[in-house]
Amino acid sequence: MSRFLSHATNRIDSKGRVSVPAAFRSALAQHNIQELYCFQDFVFPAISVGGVDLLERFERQISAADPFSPDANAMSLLIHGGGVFMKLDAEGRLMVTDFIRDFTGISDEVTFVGRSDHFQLWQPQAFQAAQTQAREERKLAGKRST
Amino acid sequence: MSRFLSHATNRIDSKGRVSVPAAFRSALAQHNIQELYCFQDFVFPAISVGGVDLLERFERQISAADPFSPDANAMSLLIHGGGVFMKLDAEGRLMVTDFIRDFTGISDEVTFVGRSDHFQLWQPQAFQAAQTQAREERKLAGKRST
DNA sequence: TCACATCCCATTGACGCCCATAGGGTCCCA
DNA sequence: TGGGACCCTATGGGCGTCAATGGGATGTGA
Repeated sequence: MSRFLSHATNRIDSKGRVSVPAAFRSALAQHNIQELYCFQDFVFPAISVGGVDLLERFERQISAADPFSPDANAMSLLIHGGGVFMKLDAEGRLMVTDFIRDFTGISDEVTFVGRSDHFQLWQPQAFQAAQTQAREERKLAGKRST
Repeated sequence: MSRFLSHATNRIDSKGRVSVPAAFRSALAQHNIQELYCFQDFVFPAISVGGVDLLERFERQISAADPFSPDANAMSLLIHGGGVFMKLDAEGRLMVTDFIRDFTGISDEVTFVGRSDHFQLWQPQAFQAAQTQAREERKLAGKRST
């Protein structure tokens, strides 16, 4: 198994660090992920975190198209310009940089959200709101299809 | 590894210098890049910076096309006529010349943006805007295809 | 000779590496 | 089955190093 599942909220300490939940850390270890590729999600105000393979998947997508096209240029702007490598400290914490704060609105608490093959960093209220909205939309979709 | 990744904004000092982020400097070192080749991006109001191999790649691209075509001609005009060589000082800073300022609109701060095999210099707000727009376009494209 | 670029050195604030502690849960054994 | 030892997670903080920045001094070309 070892998917990224469920969510948890941890607080940021005075130095701007936050502990990654143990469950996520062990999932990272099982996937042999040492260096974290983090990028600004395309849809939500959240940072997605995964291994280098995540980045490589995007890069394949780019090189499949014409690498000199404006489209590829824009895509690279997002995944390269909007992405960082990070690594955890010895205690399994990561620095919440301005790169993360500015994009997510995170200030003193982080909600970690499992997304199967990666996980995300959310501002707690933003996650609640997005989840509620997703539930509503599914309800509507259910009514339509059933 | 050792790609140019992420973005960071640094201040230009009174002498017109700006520090290249340490991550980018170490990437340059790993690629054995001493002399920086800089040219104006084809799509965005940004200066692209890389090694000579970057220039050579464009030259291959040109010679792959018909060398006498308008396209190859225009491309040569940009990469040869619009390119300069620069080098960093001992502290890893570069001079922000008028060549850079005029094309990007940079005045007192520079946003460095990683683009995998090279990086770019942006005026901070222009980068924010371009990234936001690229994300919007991706969102729309996603909705269409799903 | 003056403007500007380059070389060198100083400062400070941020970040990485290390160790410490509390609280909660678990396991073991009497 | 209750108590206690133990472990592990989350969190706090000290300290050294290095990056980012500022500025003086020296070199060089117009």
